[in-house]
Amino acid sequence: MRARGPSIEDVALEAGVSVATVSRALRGLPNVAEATRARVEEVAARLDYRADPSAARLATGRTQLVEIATPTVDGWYFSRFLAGAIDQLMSSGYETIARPVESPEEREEFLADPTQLKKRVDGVILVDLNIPEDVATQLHGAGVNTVTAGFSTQRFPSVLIDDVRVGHLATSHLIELGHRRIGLISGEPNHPLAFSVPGLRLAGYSAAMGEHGLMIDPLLEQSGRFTAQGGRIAMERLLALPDPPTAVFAMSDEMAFGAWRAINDAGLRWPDDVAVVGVDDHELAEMVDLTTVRLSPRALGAAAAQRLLDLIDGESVATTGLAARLDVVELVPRASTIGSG
Amino acid sequence: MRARGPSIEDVALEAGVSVATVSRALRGLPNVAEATRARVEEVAARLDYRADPSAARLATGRTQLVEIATPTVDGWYFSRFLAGAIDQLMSSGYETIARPVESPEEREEFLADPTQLKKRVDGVILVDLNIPEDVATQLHGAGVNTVTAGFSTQRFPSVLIDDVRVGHLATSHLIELGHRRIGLISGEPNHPLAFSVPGLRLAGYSAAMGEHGLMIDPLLEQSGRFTAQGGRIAMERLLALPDPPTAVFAMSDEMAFGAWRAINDAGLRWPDDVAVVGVDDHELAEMVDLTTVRLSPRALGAAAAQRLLDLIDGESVATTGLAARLDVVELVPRASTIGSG
DNA sequence: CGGCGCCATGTAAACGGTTACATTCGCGTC
DNA sequence: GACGCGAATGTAACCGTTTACATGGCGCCG
Repeated sequence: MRARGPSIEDVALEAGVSVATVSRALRGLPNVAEATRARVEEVAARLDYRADPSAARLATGRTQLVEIATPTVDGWYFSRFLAGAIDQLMSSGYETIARPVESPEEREEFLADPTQLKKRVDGVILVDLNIPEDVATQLHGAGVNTVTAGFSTQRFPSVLIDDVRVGHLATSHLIELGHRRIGLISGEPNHPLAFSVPGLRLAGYSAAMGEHGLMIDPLLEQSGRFTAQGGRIAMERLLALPDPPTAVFAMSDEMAFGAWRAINDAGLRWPDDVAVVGVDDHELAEMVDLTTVRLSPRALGAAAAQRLLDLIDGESVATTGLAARLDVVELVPRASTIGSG
Repeated sequence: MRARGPSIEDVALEAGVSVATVSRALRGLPNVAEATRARVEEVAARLDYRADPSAARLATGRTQLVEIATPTVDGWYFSRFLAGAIDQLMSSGYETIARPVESPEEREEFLADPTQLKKRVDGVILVDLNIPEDVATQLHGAGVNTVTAGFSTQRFPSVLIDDVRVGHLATSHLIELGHRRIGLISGEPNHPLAFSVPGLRLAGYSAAMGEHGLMIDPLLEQSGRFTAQGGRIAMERLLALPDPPTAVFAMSDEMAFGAWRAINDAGLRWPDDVAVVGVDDHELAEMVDLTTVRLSPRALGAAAAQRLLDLIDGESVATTGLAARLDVVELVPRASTIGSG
């Protein structure tokens, strides 16, 4: 291997001061004469000196590292959440460790050791992991700075999308257009990670239906597993019903794409034969003129990151409030429901 | 804050041995009596002791951290690359820092300080960043373990998709179907990061055309900026040509979706009016029956990670070879070129 | 039976910073 | 002119590991 770079001592020697002064000067601490600071900075620059982060970490106990755990790293939603969070964290000088947690086992493994976690990173963002309250208590007890996204606990700040509103928005849009028999393409009913999104959107759907005195036919709910292929199959089932729906609320755009395909295969067209509304505002939604409820996972990620930064800076939860419900959902009407006219 | 956890000294005291023995026992080093090891492990478990990674890093100079720099973190391709790489790295006990590098400025900033980089992480994977050779030399000089993906340098191992073959595969497929006038929806001609993918795929296209004695009409190349919207506009332009192509090679599926939209808007259909082949095998390609050249960014990411691990373990580049061209590209014929029969 | 070597363990010096506390110096005040 | 105080700097302990080197004990070989 190669020789290590210059140490703080080299700088101190060269600048004719003590290491303490170098440390103070370079970090912008007060009580350093301007002349001294300038000289130290000059020397540091000349020697191309940088503080070794590992040493700084050991001394201060802060890592400048944050870990973000998401069910996957390459999903449409999660990758955008990550992007937003990383942006925010980087601008505050933190690096981000991406940590996929795909199964309950991985989740246990990840959370099994809060003490270690606390030593590894300055904070953690848990996205759609729905941890039980007692695990949250453990984390809290170990002093791990934590923010949750997509679900909430009683101990940590959280950022949430108002998923009930998502369901309500989509459904009442369809109702207002005159639809009475509205199908539902939902998520895995018993997903291993049991994330709460499907349930909440379903609640919004039910509420909207109830408000208009419409009955909910359990036959009209089909799981699409949040994939295009799943959405396609779900739609095929709905269309095969003796009394098929005239409109469908798909809980994600990807599933709505599958629905689109099934509708086409059946020789039908939207919105006339079946109207469809999705969720996300996927880049490709516009290509098929899919009405959708736009989410902003990037904004959510950025908000989660900001709350974590506040937490790390010692902002008490009391001042920031526990759960922040972001008002970023918005209906984007397109031809899949309102026709092209 | 809370009290720190137990230190190695606490364990040593409790187990009645020295810290050195504890360290050796817990890390599975040789020359520790089995009885001693067992006792130390028991005590460590009882006290819930874990070595502080920061301290270990300082002492060993290894961080168990890898950084992956990609143009974005939420693109279809890059997020999957990341997922594959993270998987691989995790199974070897490394954590992964995700680092978006969206502009040349950010690239400079990221690479400006190889010394610091070397201290921060054990290795780096650069994806589609096309760094100049002299920067590579600097990195190499600083001793930063580096693997490049999607481009190559003279100093570091790289993993590559055979993008010439991608272009060739797509184009000759179209030629074999009888097409003679083949359009091209390519990437940004002068992308700020100047990544090499478009050029290589273009080369494959040109080669295939040449092999069959077909002329290349520069009017038939339009940039689609690798977005659906861009692909749509590009296709509109192609269709507006006095002598429009009978087939189009789009360099990504997302652009092909846009092309699909433009074709529909023009009242045409694929494959009869215009055949289209894309690249990626996006999840949604199947939904529109898009013929495509399947890539496996996950596999590429995993391969890159493995090469980096080899590098970190001191495997010499000589034994592994410099550039690995992964043979993962594969034509997936669907109805957008071959009809439904 | 003495010496040699090897195995298990201990001692203590790194690793490269941060920071509590001590020290020095200059200056204004009474 | 002595005193006190604050600003600038230095000294050295500390953060929690790893690891080179020293030590001691025991078995084996000649």
